[in-house]
Amino acid sequence: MESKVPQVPVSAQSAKDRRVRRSQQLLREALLELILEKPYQDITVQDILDRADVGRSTFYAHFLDKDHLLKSGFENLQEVFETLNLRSGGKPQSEFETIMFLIHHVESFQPIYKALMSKRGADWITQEVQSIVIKVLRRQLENQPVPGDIPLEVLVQYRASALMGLIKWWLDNDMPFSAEQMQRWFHELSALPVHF
Amino acid sequence: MESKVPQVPVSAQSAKDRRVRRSQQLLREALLELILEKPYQDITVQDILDRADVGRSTFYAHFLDKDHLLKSGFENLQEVFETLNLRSGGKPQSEFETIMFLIHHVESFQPIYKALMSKRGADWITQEVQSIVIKVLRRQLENQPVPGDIPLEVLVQYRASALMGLIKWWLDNDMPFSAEQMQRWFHELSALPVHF
Amino acid sequence: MESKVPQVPVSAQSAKDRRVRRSQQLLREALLELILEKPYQDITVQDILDRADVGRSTFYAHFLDKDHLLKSGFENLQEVFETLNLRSGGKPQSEFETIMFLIHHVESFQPIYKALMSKRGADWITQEVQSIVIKVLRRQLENQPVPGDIPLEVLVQYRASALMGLIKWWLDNDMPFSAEQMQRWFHELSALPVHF
Amino acid sequence: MESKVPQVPVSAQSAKDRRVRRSQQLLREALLELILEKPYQDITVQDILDRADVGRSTFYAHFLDKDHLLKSGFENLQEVFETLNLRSGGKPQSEFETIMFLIHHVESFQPIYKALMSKRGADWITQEVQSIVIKVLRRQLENQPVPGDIPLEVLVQYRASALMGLIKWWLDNDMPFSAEQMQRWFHELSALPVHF
DNA sequence: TCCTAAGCGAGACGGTACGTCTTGTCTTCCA
DNA sequence: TGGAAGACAAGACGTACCGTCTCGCTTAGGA
Repeated sequence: MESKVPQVPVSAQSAKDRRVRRSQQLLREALLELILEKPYQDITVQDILDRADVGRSTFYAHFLDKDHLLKSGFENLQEVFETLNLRSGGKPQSEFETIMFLIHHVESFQPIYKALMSKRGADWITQEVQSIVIKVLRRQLENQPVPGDIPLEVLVQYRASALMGLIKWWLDNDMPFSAEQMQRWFHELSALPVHF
Repeated sequence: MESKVPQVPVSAQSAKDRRVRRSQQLLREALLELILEKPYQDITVQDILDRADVGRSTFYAHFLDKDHLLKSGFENLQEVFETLNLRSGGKPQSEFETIMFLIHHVESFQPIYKALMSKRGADWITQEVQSIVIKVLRRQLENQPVPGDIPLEVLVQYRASALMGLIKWWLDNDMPFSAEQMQRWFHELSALPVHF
Repeated sequence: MESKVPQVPVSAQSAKDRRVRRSQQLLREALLELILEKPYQDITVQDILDRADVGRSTFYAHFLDKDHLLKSGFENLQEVFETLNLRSGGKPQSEFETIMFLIHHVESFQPIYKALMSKRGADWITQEVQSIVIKVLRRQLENQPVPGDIPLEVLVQYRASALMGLIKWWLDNDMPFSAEQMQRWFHELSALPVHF
Repeated sequence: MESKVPQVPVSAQSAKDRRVRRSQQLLREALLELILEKPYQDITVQDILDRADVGRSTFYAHFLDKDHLLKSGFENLQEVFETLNLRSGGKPQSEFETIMFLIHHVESFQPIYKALMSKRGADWITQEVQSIVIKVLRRQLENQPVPGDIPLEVLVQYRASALMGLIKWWLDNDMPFSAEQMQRWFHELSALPVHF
């Protein structure tokens, strides 16, 4: 993210920058490795330094703290989602397509989402992801009519929470069903009124 | 809480027990007060001790840590919910009634839920509450047919997440709508299929 | 010591007094037992309470602290020494006799002195004993001429330190020599001038 | 002490070492200052940290505890004494010279010995010093004949105790006599047989 | 080819919170 | 009613991390 819009071609980047990137990458990888081994909360900065074989000052030169390091690995996530609405030649997608995309996206990156959104991960990561999902869904839903007097935001929160809850359960239970199955059920559930 | 169903009248409880209870209560109240003032994460054990005017050893004599203290205040929450299914003369409620009850219950205890489930509170508290809601809903839903091939658990997670998400949004935004309104919308949303 | 000089005959003492004495005795015994097991410094008040099977307040009702409890067991020590000068029909003893008595006295109560003056014991106990020895010796020596211009106090400190040092070494090394032997050597050493 | 025999000149010591030394020195000085103000026992680690303006972790990085810090300031004491026997061109000194040296040495460092060996200091420090004196005297005395059947160790303990006792009294009474006077008296006392 | 500036490791440091421990006080129970 | 039981406040302890810092080493890019 720091050099998202490089003024010079990658090939012309200084060796300095390359070293910086290498350090950052080592740290990110070390953290991901460690998350697979023990709960995020229990990982200390020192653990990361030892694993990455990097000095303390280097860490703090690049990242504010552990959370920032983790977040830095997901800075392109939103970007990925942003491209959603522009796919298929700029033609806007339907709500269904958007949700379908999200479910399949999670399946594609299963290991990373599992690590980060399970109990081993950090709570705030789930919320971070959820807030991105909310943003994406809001943009989607504000372009289609909401029946009755339901405020847009209420609809957005409802859908996003339901979707995230289902996905989280899916991940926590080692994804016993296919993405297609989940998406089909989600669709069915969305039309299953509360029983009187 | 520990002796919900005392075998002896309160008046016969030993003074020792009364002192213990008083200490615990002071600590619980101090913590709740502090949560209203600053994020749960930033509250130190010392803050609580100072506020409750209680010694450090007393704290650790009764509670494992800050989390345990907070949790102790909610031990009767589940119990409250458990009584749900036995209301109305033991006759089981409908899913709708259960959800309605939950929404109204939150409204009744608005300040406490707001403090604990907002950003100021702890993430794990929201999950704690959600897991209770899940339990209650599961018990409710396993007594009614699930259409199609949707597994019960999928339905439970879907409903609980949607409900919790909506409630959380409601609290985070200072409850701009009445409980009746929220419940009505929830019902409508439950039958609003994903748009193609 | 609290009831050293009872106003009433022992037989008439109230049951209350008997209880008090019993508690005090239990505590004293518990402490002595513990000293044999671990260094005095490492013994906590709680250790003593557990061993004596006595409540905390009982301890503090009778003794100021751990040191006071230990000291209370030795309050008659000085008294014993005091009788020294009055032995043999009130005729004052010689310095030699006094020292001889001290050495034999320590031998008689070997286990207790060993426990209290060794490394396991408390430093201040050794000093306490030393200060009693100093008092006794001072009373002895002020009745006999000091050669040259040596101040009495200097002589007293010299003799007492030498004697106590020797006794402490004797105890620390499990008393490998008889009291007679030690006393003879002490006498010889007292006349062994520093080598030029 | 840590690098008593440096392979490299002091000027070449790493800055890291210099920083470490500075911290340790600050702590030692703070402790000595505090000992002059209140009893050693009453000094808390926090007191030392505040005075030295040093962090808690730094303290525990260098020293096990308060005692260890104090002891560290005396690690070169023995060394000083060790050089005794090698003075005057390697020619061994007489017992008299050794004792004379010790008395004058104490006088030279009067403030520090007063602080450490008085009631304000710790008991174990006196013993530490005494054990060093014993070692020095033992080395001295094993090179000269002991009259009669007196074991060397008995002589050593006798002399060392007498000397230390006298010195302690001297310090406790604000050194009312000169070192020369004390040394002369010690010599005279060593030949003053116990009175029959 | 040398010089210089920056990235880096190493890790000492000040600081803060923790959970443990012990002390001496204080309140209540009970015989 | 006074001795016993034990809950309590106070606060020091040693540990664990944090984020800052100072220091030399290495190294690449310009002189």
